[in-house]
Amino acid sequence: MSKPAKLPRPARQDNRRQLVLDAAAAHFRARGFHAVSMREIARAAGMIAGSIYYHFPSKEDLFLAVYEEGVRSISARVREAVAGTDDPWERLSRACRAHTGMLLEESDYAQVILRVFPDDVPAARATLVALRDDYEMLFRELVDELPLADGVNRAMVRHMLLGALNWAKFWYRPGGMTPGEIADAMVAVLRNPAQSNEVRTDA
Amino acid sequence: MSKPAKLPRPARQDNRRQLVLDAAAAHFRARGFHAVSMREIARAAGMIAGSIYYHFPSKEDLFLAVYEEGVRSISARVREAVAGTDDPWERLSRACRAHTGMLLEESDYAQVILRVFPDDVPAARATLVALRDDYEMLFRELVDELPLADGVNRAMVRHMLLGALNWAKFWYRPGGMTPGEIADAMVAVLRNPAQSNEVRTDA
DNA sequence: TGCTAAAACAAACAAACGTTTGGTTTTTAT
DNA sequence: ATAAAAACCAAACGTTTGTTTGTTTTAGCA
Repeated sequence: MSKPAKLPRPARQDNRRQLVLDAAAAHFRARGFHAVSMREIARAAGMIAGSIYYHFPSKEDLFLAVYEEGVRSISARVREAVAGTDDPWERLSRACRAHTGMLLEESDYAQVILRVFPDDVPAARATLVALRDDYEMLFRELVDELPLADGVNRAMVRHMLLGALNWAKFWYRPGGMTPGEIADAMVAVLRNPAQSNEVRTDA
Repeated sequence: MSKPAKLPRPARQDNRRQLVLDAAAAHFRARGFHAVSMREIARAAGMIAGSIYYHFPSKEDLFLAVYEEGVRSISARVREAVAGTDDPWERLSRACRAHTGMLLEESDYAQVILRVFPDDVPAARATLVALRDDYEMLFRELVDELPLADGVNRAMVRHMLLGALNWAKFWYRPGGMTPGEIADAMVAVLRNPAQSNEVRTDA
């Protein structure tokens, strides 16, 4: 008989892994990957730089963990938002509101996705791109469900919508339009003609 | 009488300031501000790191010079593009094609604007934001000229358009749609209704 | 209570960073 | 031809970087 395999002792309850992750998310979101040092993250978590390496093997791995949580959380939030209805436009609107809310206000983790480019983290590049692509697939499905005019390029509609929403981080200011209002406005422009000579008021 | 002010001797003709600037633009565009070192830029220009400081007092100043040239060049290109016509939609279309072409293909300098955030360069932050705002003012005027339906939020239209175009850098691939086609497609979505039940074929 | 592994600290590492200093070459105006 | 300034090189500066190593503290189970 082989010896009974030793079960690894469970993690302590006072361990600060989550604290490190939160601090990393906050810093990466605010200043990007390269501008943030391990020492800054450690200090924000009340630790010393070397201690982080007990939980994460490298700075890039730490970042990857943050990014993964970012995608996971925004993905979950959007799925939950669209669950309530079957109307295609309403589902898209809800998804956009959730998406924009997370990216502009609610989550440091999600905002990291907009702040850091995959090329900033060479070792994790492919993984980051794959994660983001996975998330965008959600919107691909939502746009595919829409009743659009024949010949409308749905990929283009998706790219336009996500681009417009993501870019809002550059002009969004707290106190002005809320993320939800911004999302609604963008969807409305997509849905309705903007050109005056094509506008018709139902008579 | 004061002595006649000495005229500063003009710059030599073989000086490599422009070479440094080009190398810096190429590197900053590809990898951002913090990931690029002065030594890399110098090597690409066939020099040594310290030599750059003869032409630029600091890394941030070098970057600022690149960014300024980026804004200047894309601004000039767009102005030249719209000069040929008075039709508001045509002017916007031409501006968008020029804008997108510069940002996706033509100019390393212009692409730096999309790659580096003002916060990455603290000492130049305010200047960078001002430069970008100045450039966007061009599009503000173009959108203001459009014959849009009453109640359409023109700032939102502008933000949506620029966001959609700028974001294209994340999915644009050479060999697919050209920058010009992308710009046309985005303007078309703005101009025409996407929703099927509002589409009318003239009978 | 005492043992063990988890989780942290303290300190150092080599490498890379932006920048400075001082000297050398090269062009240009006189 | 000469002097002066422009343009660069060579080498080092002090600091910061991500990471490693060895040691200490501490929580949880027997």
